[in-house]
Amino acid sequence: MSTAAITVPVTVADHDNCPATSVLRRVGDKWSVVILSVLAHGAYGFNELDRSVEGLSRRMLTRTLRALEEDGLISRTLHPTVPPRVEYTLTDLGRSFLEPVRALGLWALAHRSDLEAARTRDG
Amino acid sequence: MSTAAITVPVTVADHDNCPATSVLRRVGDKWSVVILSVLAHGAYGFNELDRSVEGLSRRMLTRTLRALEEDGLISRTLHPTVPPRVEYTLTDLGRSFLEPVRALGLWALAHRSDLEAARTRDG
DNA sequence: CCGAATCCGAGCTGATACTG
DNA sequence: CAGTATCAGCTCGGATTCGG
Repeated sequence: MSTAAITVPVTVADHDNCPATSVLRRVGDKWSVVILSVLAHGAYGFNELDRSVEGLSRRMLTRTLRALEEDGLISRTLHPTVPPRVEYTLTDLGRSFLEPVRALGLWALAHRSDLEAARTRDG
Repeated sequence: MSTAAITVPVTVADHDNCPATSVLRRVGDKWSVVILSVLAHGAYGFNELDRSVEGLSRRMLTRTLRALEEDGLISRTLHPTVPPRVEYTLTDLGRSFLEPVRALGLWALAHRSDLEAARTRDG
């Protein structure tokens, strides 16, 4: 294997079934990371979340909360009071998920000028 | 302010202009991470990349390569030979970008069973 | 207060065919 | 070999309206 490095075949197959793919797509989701970041501060109700994130519609809030719940990243607790109160909180899985996500955010901040420079070079 | 923790306002504004948002969306992009991962092995030509990733169309390959180039994550080199040869390689920025991305992939692998369990609980 | 249901435009995505 | 052009399906995301 002297110079194998120049002809590595690296065929990427089964992209959709890769366990990492669904995680990556959740990260790229427009509101998931924002909502998770807000919930990192504590429990929130539905409208509380709605008001906390500028530009977030109730529809997308509902959808995103459902998706995050199905992934086990947040938990939903219904308090049968009047009026009803629903609390969303991070699960342990959700908290641990925020760690690599923050690493990505820190990278973005650290290389912010590089990214802007690249965007400026060509439009 | 005795129990301020339960009413943290945490208003998230200006979501679209956050420097981290564009990075997160690139991560969530369907093919970006796959292509970057392939290029981590060395330089690739256009059709070489096309064949290396199952299910990737030429159209989306072109689009993704342009986007990655505009972000400064890869570089495109045209060799004016016959037939023409174009080489795509990672930039230093692209290589450093792969580090936090890999952290996310490792998280996905580490918590794979947790994620599957959550998906199984409710469909 | 906490959603669900519906409608609709915009953009992503792929198949196919064509160019230099 | 390395793309571009065009068309069609689908999903995303928002506005609005309705229900528990």
